[in-house]
Amino acid sequence: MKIGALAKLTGLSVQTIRYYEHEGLLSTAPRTEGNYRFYDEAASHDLFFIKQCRNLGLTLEEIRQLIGYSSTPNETCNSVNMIIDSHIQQVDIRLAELQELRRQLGELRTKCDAHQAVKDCGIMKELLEH
Amino acid sequence: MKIGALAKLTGLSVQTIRYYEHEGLLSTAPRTEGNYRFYDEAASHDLFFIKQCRNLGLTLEEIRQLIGYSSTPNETCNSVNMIIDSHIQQVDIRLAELQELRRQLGELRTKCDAHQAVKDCGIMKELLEH
DNA sequence: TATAAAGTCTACAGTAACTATAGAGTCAAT
DNA sequence: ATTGACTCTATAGTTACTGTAGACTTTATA
Repeated sequence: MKIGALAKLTGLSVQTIRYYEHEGLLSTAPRTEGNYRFYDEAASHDLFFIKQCRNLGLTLEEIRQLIGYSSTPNETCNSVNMIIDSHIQQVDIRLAELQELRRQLGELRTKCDAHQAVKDCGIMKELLEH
Repeated sequence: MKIGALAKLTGLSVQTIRYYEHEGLLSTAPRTEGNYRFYDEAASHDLFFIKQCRNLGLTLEEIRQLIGYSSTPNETCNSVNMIIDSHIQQVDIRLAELQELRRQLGELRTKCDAHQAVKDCGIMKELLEH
């Protein structure tokens, strides 16, 4: 199939597929006479894998590594587990940051009810302090 | 004071201060004979305001708007409140996304204990499915 | 068969908010 | 006079794409 069909099949955009090839996540597709990329089913499996990983928030670099490991199927999967563990850690850190942020924003929000002049706005006053 | 001193005072980097000026968040500083930017205390207040907002996760565009409102101190502060409200909404959305992500990652993590070969790794298997 | 429309190609610019670098100029101290 | 620290501008790089321009190929229609 051509790139447009593959895009429709996987739910990715044509540009994104080309981008993944350019970044080495997807192996370079063979070309037709007219220089169009031509794909088989394996390509769609690869793309679904990448998409799955992206949905979990993995970076392209982490995905590149996972793909690397999958090419040595008899090695131990320690590295795979480590990637997931460190990714979970990052998510936890980000979650904690966001929760603290949310708390501060909620507190800030109580400082004004939007019926003031800007110069009397409790939110602006709070932001101008330090 | 010169830009290095201002940087130390505010805890921002020299480049960041120049960047904020370039982006119109900080008014253009007067220059010395030798073409060095020269700042007074007001500049540091402005930077602390920006820093405070950045710490709350506001974008530079949102901060630009807040600065705009502060120049019309007698208008109502509705817009200020709206910026904060919509920012809070975005944070809540992101939080929900991250929590769902965390749940999925936790579940994925249970599929392997890192003592397998890559080809038997429950995590890899899970990622390869769709 | 001619032409129009749709699909594809490469290469490059833009996004957010900086950070890093190169190469040149300024200033203070030795 | 020279060293070192500081500053200047301009430009590239970061992440993971998205959008665009201009040219080429293929498919569908008249």
